[in-house]
Amino acid sequence: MFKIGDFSRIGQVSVRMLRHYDKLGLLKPSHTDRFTGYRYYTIDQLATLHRIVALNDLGLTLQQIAPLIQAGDELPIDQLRGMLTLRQHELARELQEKQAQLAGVSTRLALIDQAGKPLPYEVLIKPLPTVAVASVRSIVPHIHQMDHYCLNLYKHLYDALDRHGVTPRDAELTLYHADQYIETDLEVEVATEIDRDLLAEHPVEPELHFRELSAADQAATLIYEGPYQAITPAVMMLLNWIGHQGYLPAGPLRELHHSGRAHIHGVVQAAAVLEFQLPLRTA
Amino acid sequence: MFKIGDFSRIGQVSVRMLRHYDKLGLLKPSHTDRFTGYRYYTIDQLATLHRIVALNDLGLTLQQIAPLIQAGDELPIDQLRGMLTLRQHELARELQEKQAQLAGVSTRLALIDQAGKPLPYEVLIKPLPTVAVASVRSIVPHIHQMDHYCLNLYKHLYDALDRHGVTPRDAELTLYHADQYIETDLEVEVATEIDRDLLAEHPVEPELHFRELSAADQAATLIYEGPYQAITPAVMMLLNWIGHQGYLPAGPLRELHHSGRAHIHGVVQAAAVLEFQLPLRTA
DNA sequence: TTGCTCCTCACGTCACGTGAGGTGGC
DNA sequence: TTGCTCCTCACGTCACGTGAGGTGGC
Repeated sequence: MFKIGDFSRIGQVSVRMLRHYDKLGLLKPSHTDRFTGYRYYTIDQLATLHRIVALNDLGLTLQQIAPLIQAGDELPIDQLRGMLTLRQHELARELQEKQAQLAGVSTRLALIDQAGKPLPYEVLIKPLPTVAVASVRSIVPHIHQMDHYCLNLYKHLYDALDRHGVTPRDAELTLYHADQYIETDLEVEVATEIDRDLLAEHPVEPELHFRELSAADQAATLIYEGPYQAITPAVMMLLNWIGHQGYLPAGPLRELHHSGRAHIHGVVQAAAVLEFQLPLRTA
Repeated sequence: MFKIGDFSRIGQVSVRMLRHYDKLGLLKPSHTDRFTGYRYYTIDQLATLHRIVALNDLGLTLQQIAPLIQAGDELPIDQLRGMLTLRQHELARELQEKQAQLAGVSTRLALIDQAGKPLPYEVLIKPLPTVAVASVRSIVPHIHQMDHYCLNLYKHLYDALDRHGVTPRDAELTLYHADQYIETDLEVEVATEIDRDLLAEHPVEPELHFRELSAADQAATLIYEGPYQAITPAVMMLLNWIGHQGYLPAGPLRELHHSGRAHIHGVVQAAAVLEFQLPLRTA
């Protein structure tokens, strides 16, 4: 018979944990003194303790281990196999997550070293929901004309919606239909969120489309604050970042206008809060 | 100005967490109504929120993020780099740990499938402390003679210690000086723990040694319950296991006698609780 | 008035460590 | 009597989720 301190030393498990295992019913001392409450363990309980610690080291929780231990001498093989298989999948996922984090940290450090100064933007991976939008498109001959074209396109869009008696929601977004950074003949689509119900309808005007932007499991996103004229570095950084991480774009770049409508009364607002979103797939 | 619910939707962060960030001083709403307590956020706070979530996604804790955020517009680059480097090391360690767990789970599953029944033993990796021992050695011609030899060796050992006036501690252990499982010409060493102070002394009898067993960062250990005659499968399983995991032995196999002295009055005890310990190095 | 949103406070999670305050055996 | 070990109870960790119980604006 060992007192808790001795058993703790033999099994290399803290006294605190032995008491905890007792309370959870995982490992009751073979005898507890009724008057002093002292716990007494026998040496064959060492095998059980060892089993608990071994399973715990694999990352099983104590609640998972309990039924395996309490089943008696013979471990219930199917249950054990089930738990282990489950844990195997969990571990695979956890490993992936850690690896993604490590890639994120390394990319961050690399970009800081490259820039020699703190990065103004953070890239965040998140899922994108589907969005119902009304939109119009056009080809912009050169990137310098982008503002002008967008201004007209948004006017077009709002006028057309007005004629259809549709009230757009606040969320306004521009989509860049190009696989990479190009400066000429850019296809842009300007859009505004609308009620889902409208997706069933067909607008009369041929240039106006009601459509659904598809969801994405993963999109690289970045919040930009500043004038519309200076967005290029932010977009470059986003592309740079996904390259570093080994991702590839899986859809058009979206530019969300969080600070409200960008183009009012024929003038582009001076400063804005934008969110760039780029759906991703793994390379 | 956005109420907490709107800001929560825009930033894809739960209302609960926005309140938490407020309390921690990570992200105070730009205005809080004095009477209702309502929190109001402005759209430029989205960039800060985004930053918090991005850093958190890398696995930084909120306490680590706080100083980076509160430093104002410019992130303190050295501090950030420090945190990221720290996190990089942490992640490397965590990855290793998860990989070890995964290897452990996979080995377990493989061995179960191989045996077709629950495994009677658990292998546990743990560190080994140094131990001061008194010991005697011998070559055993064939494994079948092991018991007989050990019996004599222990008798030898205890008699010699007695002559030296040394009281051994309870812990008794046998060391097998062989790199792999062999059946003939085994070198065995039987030992018993002694007081550290005795290491400075030199026993008069040439066969008796006072020495220190070195510590090990990692040893594969296994608890065996049963008769001494049936230990072979347990030892085989231990060797099998370390092979599966890609470890190599880094010292003699130790057999600890937890259930007290194995050899009393010239008779080997019928049943015992043993712990096998095999120091490891990575292949 | 009815939903809806907002508020604060507080418990639960999980495997521990670390006290405080008190008792029994040498 | 003095250390030593043991006991119970309970707080703290960390980033959340999920209530309970109550209030303000349309």
